[in-house]
Amino acid sequence: MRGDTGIPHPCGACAFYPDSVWQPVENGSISMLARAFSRKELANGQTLFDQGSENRGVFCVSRGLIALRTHHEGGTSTLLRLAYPGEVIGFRSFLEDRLHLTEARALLPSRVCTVARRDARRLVQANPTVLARLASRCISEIDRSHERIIAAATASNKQRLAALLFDLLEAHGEREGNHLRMHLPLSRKDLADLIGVPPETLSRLVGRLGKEGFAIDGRNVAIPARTAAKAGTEPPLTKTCPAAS
Amino acid sequence: MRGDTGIPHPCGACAFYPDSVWQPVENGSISMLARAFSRKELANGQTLFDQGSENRGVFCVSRGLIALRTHHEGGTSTLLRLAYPGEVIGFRSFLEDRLHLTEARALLPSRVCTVARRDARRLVQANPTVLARLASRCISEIDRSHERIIAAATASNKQRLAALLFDLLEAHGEREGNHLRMHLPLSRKDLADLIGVPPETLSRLVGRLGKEGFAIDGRNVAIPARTAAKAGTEPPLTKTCPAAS
DNA sequence: CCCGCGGTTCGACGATCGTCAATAACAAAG
DNA sequence: CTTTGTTATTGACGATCGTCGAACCGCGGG
Repeated sequence: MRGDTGIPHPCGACAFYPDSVWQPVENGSISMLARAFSRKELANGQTLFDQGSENRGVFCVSRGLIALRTHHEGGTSTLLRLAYPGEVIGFRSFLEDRLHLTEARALLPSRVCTVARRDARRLVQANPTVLARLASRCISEIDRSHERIIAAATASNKQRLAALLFDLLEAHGEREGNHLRMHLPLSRKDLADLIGVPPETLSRLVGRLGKEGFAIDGRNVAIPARTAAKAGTEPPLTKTCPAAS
Repeated sequence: MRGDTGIPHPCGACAFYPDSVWQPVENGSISMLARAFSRKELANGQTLFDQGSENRGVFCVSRGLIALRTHHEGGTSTLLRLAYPGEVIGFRSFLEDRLHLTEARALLPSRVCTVARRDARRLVQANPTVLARLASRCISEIDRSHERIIAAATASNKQRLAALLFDLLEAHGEREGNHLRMHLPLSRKDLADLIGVPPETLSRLVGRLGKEGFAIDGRNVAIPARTAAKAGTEPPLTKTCPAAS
C-alpha cells in the first residue's frame, strides 16, 4: 500500500482496496492519484451528480447506497441501478467524455471517493491496467442489465418484486429468530421504478405478497427464513387454486 | 492502411475501418493482427458461437445480421441484441476470459471477421488504444441495454413493437412510392422475444397495429411514410374512443 | 396426392395491469 | 395540537396479458 515515494495509496485503508480500479498503479502515479483523490460525505437524499451535468471524475462508493436514476420527459423516472460500497459509478460519462445520462442520489448516508477527471484521465493513460479494470466494471454493468432485461421478459411483476426483496434482504437484512428482517432503503416509488410499474400496481403487488409469507409494513420487511428459498417461484396455478396465487 | 512493414491492415478494405477497434495499431502489431485475422461466411441460421462455449476471439460483423440470444431452462429464450455490420460481438467473454453467456446466430447470410483470442489478447496488451475502443463498445452496449430497460418500464407492448418495427425499417426498409417497405429478417418468435411477450400476444399486437397504418403480411411490412413520425405515440384513449385503440 | 410437422394464428377465459379519482397515513412545519 | 403537503393505499373500470386448446398455414418427404 506504499510506493517507493512513501506516499500511501489513497484507497489503501479501504475494505475494497484489492478490487480497486486504481490498484495496481505504478509508483510514480500514486502521488498524482493522492492529489486527485477526495472523499465526500452524502446525506440521505443528497445528489452526487445530476442527469445532464458534466462529468467531474470517477466515483467509487465507499459506504451507504447510491441510486442511479434517469428522468424522462413527463416527470416519470426509472431507477436503473443501485450502487453498493465497492462499486464504481460515473465511468460512462468519464470514459466517453460526455454528460451524465443518469442522476446519482444517496439513498442512505453515504461516503463516495472521487478521482478528479483531469488526473483520472492521465492515470488511465499511464496505467493500462486501470483501463482494463474499468472495462471489467463496464462488463459487470452489461451483465446486470442483461439479467434485468431477461427478468422483465420472462418473470411476472410479482416474481420480480419478490426477487428484488430477496436481493435487498441479502444486502440489508439481518437474521432475527427464524425471520429475516430489514429496513427498506427504498420508497414505494423507488421500488415501483425498479420493477417498472406505477406505484398503485406496486401497492397491489405488496398486498398480494403479504398473503405469501412476506410481512411488509411500511419500510419494514420480514419473511420466515424458510420462505427465502422458494417464494416467488411457484407456478401461477391459474385455475386449480385461485386463492393461493 | 499500410504499415512500414508493407503488410496491409486486414480491416483496411472494410467500410468500417475508421471505427475498427483494431485501428490504430502500432506498426509492429499489424503482422500479428494479419496472422490472427480470418473471415467467415455464415449461412442463414448458422451459429457463430454457442451459449456456454469457450471464447475463440473477438468478432466483428462485416455483412448481414447476427442475433445474440440467451436460452433459459425451459426452452424459452430472449433475443438480447441484433448486431449489424460494424458492430463487435463476443467481447465480454474475451475480456473476462469466460464462457459465452449468449448464442450468436446469423439471421441473414453474413460475413464475420475474427481475431483469434490468443493474439487478440497480445494485441490488446501491446496497444492500449485497442482496449479503449473495446471499452467504448462496452459502453454502447450499456447504453443500448439501458434504453431497453427504460422502454420496458415505460412503454406498452404495442408501443415497443411499433418502435421496433421503425428501427428495423430504418435498417432494412426501402422507399417505394409513398410507402416504406421491408422484408423482416426476424421470425414472429424472434419479434416476440425482442419485446418480451409470448408469440400469441405478438400476433394480437400485430393485428392491432394492422388497424393503425401498418400493413404486415407474413414477413413483409409496409407503412405509409407519413405514419412513421407519429405512430405508436398516441395516447391509449381509454374511454373516449375504444375503437381507435 | 396425402401425411406430418413446425410455425403461426385465433378464440375464450381468468388474471393482471394502467388509469383516474378519492381516501388514508404520515411527517414536517406552524 | 393543528395545518399542510407529500407519500401511500384503495376502489372501480376497461384494456391488456398469459395460457390453453384448437385450427390454420406452408412445405417437404413419402
